[in-house]
Amino acid sequence: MNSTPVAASNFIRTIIDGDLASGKHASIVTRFPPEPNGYLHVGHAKSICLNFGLAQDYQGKCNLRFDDTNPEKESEEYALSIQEDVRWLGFAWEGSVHWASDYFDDLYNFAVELINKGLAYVDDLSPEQMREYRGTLTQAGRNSPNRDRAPADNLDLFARMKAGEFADGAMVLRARIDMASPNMNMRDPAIYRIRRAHHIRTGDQWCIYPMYDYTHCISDALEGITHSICTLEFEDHRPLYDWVLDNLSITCHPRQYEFSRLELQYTITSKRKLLNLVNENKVLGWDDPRMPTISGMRRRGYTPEGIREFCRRIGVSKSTNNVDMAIMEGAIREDLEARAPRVVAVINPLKVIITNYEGATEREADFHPQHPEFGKRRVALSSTLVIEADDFAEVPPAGWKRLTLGGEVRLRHSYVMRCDEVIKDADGKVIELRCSIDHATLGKNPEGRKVKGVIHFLSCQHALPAEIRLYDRLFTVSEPDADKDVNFFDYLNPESLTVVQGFVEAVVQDAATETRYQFERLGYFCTDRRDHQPGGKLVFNRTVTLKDSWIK
RNA sequence: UGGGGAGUCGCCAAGUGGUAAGGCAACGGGUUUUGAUCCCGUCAUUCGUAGGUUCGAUCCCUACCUCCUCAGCCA
Repeated sequence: MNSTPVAASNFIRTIIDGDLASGKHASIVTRFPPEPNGYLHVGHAKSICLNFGLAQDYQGKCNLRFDDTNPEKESEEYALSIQEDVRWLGFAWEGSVHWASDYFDDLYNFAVELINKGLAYVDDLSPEQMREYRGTLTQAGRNSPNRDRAPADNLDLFARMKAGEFADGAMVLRARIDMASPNMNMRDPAIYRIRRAHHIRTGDQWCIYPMYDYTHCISDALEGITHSICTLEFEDHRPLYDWVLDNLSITCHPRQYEFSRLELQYTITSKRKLLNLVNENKVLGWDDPRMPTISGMRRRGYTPEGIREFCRRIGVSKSTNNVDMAIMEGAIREDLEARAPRVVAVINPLKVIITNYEGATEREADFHPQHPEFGKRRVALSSTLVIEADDFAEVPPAGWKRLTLGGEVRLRHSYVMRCDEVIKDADGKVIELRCSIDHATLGKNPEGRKVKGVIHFLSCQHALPAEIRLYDRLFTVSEPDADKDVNFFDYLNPESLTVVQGFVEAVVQDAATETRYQFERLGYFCTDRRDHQPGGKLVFNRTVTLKDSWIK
């Protein structure tokens, strides 16, 4: 994007402006804190653009920190994919990657500090009992019988938890806050549990793992984060975030701010549900081009610039938002429009014989109408062509500008052509057209008449076969997971993928993987990262169609 | 019916006491050998509702309505 639009004002920037102006902070430090338990999706892209974008705009820093406190769900594969996605999106984190597990020792020591202060205790209530003791939304909870255990005893028990003396789930360490708090998160939340699971970083070194609420704030503080930005569902965790830091000997106390998470129409942005789609083989993997994952969007042909522009356009606020897919498509098109070379492909071929081909000549055509520097190529022509079947109609609807029997049309970058005869098979299906060209129309308009339609074509003997994958929305309804009583699988769009064997211009033969083109009049396409073979099997993914003001 | 949030154009989203930015979409018109792009124009007397304060309110006050969110030893 050549225009560098000023970042839109939002409440977080307003807060930062204030903090900088008042001298509360000399510069800012943010962080992007994913759990390596799945692939990143478009919602994470929003968070990434926000956190890294803020650091960039304010000349601050942004850390990448993995929240790896639940070894049962985390894997190296996820951690690797997340780093790749962040980099691909165009961001660089400050220094090396951080991991919450880097702080396991500190976290343990801080827990000891809490115990010594009488602010944490070991509890062996069963999960069921704990739930009972917790009370309900309208009813205060009750104190656990273990709540007043002496610090010395808690210390001993906690050390033995760490030493592996107790079974998984036998007991937890709890923060001692207030069982009657109207905020459920403050009713003595568990901050450590016993879980013998192999951790991707610390292996089998630990059998106790700290919980998110306890870990996150301390990790932020240890990294000197100034603005800890997360989504709205953590709003009522903020008192706990502050409670932990207020009661520990840490001088740094980052402030947490929450923004509303992104909802994109006709798709889902829940890691768990995306995992379901993958596990149940509803899609071909995390990077299936229909997935709203960063790797899926990448494979489909979305560009980092386009996704970033999308994030800029949707803004950041606290109100619930359900973003129209058109905003994403608009941002992607804008980027691709400027940078994708034009080429011709035919996805639904109809044979055309030019009966008066004798003497016809070829022309060259620019790869981009606004960018002559993209170069040009020869447009192959011969007496046997394929055009898009959709560009011919025996009985044209009102307003039709394309080919019809007896009508004329401009062959893109070539002659004006008239259809003289329609050939059909036994079923009455049009299988071939006999046409003639006006030899006086190469590079100029015909005299005495206007030809309004332009269609694309390929010369049969020059075109290359290609597999073209046409993608449509993954779901049939705009909010597939809105109804809790209906499985979102029920709304899967059976036509979300259509694979077609079509033809492309020969110039595209050696295109590398992830090469983007505009197939004129059809849309933007990208060679598939996995299956496309330069010089061999050509595989294109349709990224997005062109805007189409022709109402069918 | 407890706590915490949110309600400004079809979708996002600024503005927060001085008389409603912008983007996307849509709709007109122009250019065009892509029904694309590009260009020009139109698109909230109104800011969830009802009262109140004020010379003046989307912005302050009161009440109400609607939606989201919290009872994992997940994050």
